[in-house]
Amino acid sequence: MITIKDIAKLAGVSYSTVSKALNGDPRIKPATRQKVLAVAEKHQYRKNIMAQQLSTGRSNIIGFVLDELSNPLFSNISGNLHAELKKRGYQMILVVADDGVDIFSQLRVDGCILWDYALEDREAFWKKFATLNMPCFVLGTDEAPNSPYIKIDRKEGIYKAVQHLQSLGHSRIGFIGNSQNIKLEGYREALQRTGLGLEPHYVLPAHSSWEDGYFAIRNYTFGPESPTAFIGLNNLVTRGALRALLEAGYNVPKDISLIGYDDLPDMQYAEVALTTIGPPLEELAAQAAELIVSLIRGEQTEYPVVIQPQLNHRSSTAVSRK
Amino acid sequence: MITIKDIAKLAGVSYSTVSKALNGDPRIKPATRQKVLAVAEKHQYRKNIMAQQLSTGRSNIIGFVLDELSNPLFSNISGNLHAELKKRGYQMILVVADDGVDIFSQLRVDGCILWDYALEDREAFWKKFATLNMPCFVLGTDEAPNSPYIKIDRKEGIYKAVQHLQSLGHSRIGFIGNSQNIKLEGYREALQRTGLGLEPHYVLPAHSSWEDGYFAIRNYTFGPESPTAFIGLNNLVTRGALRALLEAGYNVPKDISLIGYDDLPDMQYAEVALTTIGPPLEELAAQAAELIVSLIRGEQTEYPVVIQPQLNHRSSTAVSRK
DNA sequence: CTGAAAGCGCTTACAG
DNA sequence: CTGAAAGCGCTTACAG
Repeated sequence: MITIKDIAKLAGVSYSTVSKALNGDPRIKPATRQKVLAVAEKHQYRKNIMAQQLSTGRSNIIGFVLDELSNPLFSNISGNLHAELKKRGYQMILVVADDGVDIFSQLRVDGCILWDYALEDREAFWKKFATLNMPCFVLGTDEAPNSPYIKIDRKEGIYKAVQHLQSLGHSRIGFIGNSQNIKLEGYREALQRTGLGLEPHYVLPAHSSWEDGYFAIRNYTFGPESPTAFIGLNNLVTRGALRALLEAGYNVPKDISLIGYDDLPDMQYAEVALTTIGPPLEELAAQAAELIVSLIRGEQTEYPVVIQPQLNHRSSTAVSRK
Repeated sequence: MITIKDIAKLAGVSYSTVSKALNGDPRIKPATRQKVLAVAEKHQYRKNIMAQQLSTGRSNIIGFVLDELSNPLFSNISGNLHAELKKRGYQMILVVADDGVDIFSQLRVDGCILWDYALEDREAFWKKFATLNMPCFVLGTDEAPNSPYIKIDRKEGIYKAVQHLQSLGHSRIGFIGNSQNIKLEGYREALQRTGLGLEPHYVLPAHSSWEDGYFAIRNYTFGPESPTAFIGLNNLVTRGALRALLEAGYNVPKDISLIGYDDLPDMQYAEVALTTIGPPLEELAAQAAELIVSLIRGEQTEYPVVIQPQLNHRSSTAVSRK
């Protein structure tokens, strides 16, 4: 690999001059800089970021950590975040899963953003997180022990969904998915706030995948007291549930209304374009980029930053039959 | 951040001893090592990989570059690759898009794998690639100028798909998607090899997204001479096409058979479980991990490594009506 | 306007 | 068995 010293020799200057020229130090005479730049260009010199970061502590790289890529939500957020960071002069590298905290405690990037992934052991996570001696925050968590974070107000989101269904005349509203406590709590609170009743069988068990949603409906026994509308835990669960409903012969939305959580492009391409509730994803990414950059700059930041989910009305919700 | 020197001071030894102890150098007395390890553990010492790589040239990190995350194919490959690399003692970091070559010419990871993404300018890519002074290769390309690569034999894959359809009695076989020359060529060659006819209108234009596939069918005028079977360019295009076919009132596979390219989990959850052709994704990842590790070790490697796509028979293909 | 020198946090021959 | 020293490729006060 060609280094700054090679360039120095070739350009006939000292290597500290090369460094300055390369970094646009105004003290270097334009002619000298031109020469250095020309030589560097000609030999395809590339700065060694590792060395730069060792020397200055800056790499202009931000790490993003998530636990899985299989949900389109994450690809979407990654893509948006990447674009937003680029605008601000940073490159983004992505790391999957629990390595995340580990790798970035060793690979000293300028800052890192962690998606609030499902954890068996939150305690352990926050402990590790605390040792991450760099600007960082958790994206999408509901709270964080004395550190900045971005909160998605999922409860309020679910409430909006319930409200929407109520306004359409639904009084028996079910929820598909029991793997995220916050959403479940949001659902329960929303029913209370709207004065709607909650029966135990309104909550169908489902974890997070398409199949989970599909089988949640398949395994559910419909009766006269069953919900006339459902809210799905996430995009995948919702689409699985939709498929099962259609296969069972229900018309969505005439027989049953359905709202999905997280507004991803594929929600509108479902068999029935899905009404969704979810955080505006571009805004989420922009806020995340903004926050991490502020933290890196050492600016005072107010936290949590709260993102409000929005209702996107499409074709899977309609006036209740009865 | 706590460094090796801090540990040295706390443990009462020199910092070179700390380094050796941490790296399991057998020359260090067990008692000394224990002490050092204990202090390091207590203070949550984390090695600075940047410094290590500068000194030794090794980071145990491998970069993976792709151009988009929006196709589930890439999440799948990333996930598998991550797992395979982990088995071999490496961490993986992911980078999106054209930055890829750039970032890794500056961030000196031990090696990098580049997905063969769609490029306007292949020339420029290979030129940049050549300056990437580290073990690296392109995954899924059809050829590479004097460098190792992994080829997916897409033409042979398409041939298998055509053969399968022919064996079901289809003689008019269409192709949805015109954005990947190799697949299109594979399609044409397959029709020749099987002695089937090709009409210009058998190829429906579509780029790569769900919508592309959907509108390809929507905009197509069916007639008595239309194909009785289609092969879709990729998973998204195929699913979009399937939706459009169903909406148009066709029964898949009774009226029209459909084969999709790339065997991803969601293909079987389509409205009709899709017969697919595609590379075995776990094998692909395993081979990729194996190759990059060999290259890093400087072992002699045979290339290209060729992956053969496989046909996965499900419910979207059936005997032709006529 | 340019250069010599110290330093970032490690590793590793080389002495002892 | 341990330590002092040089070096990896940069940057940056400090001299000149």
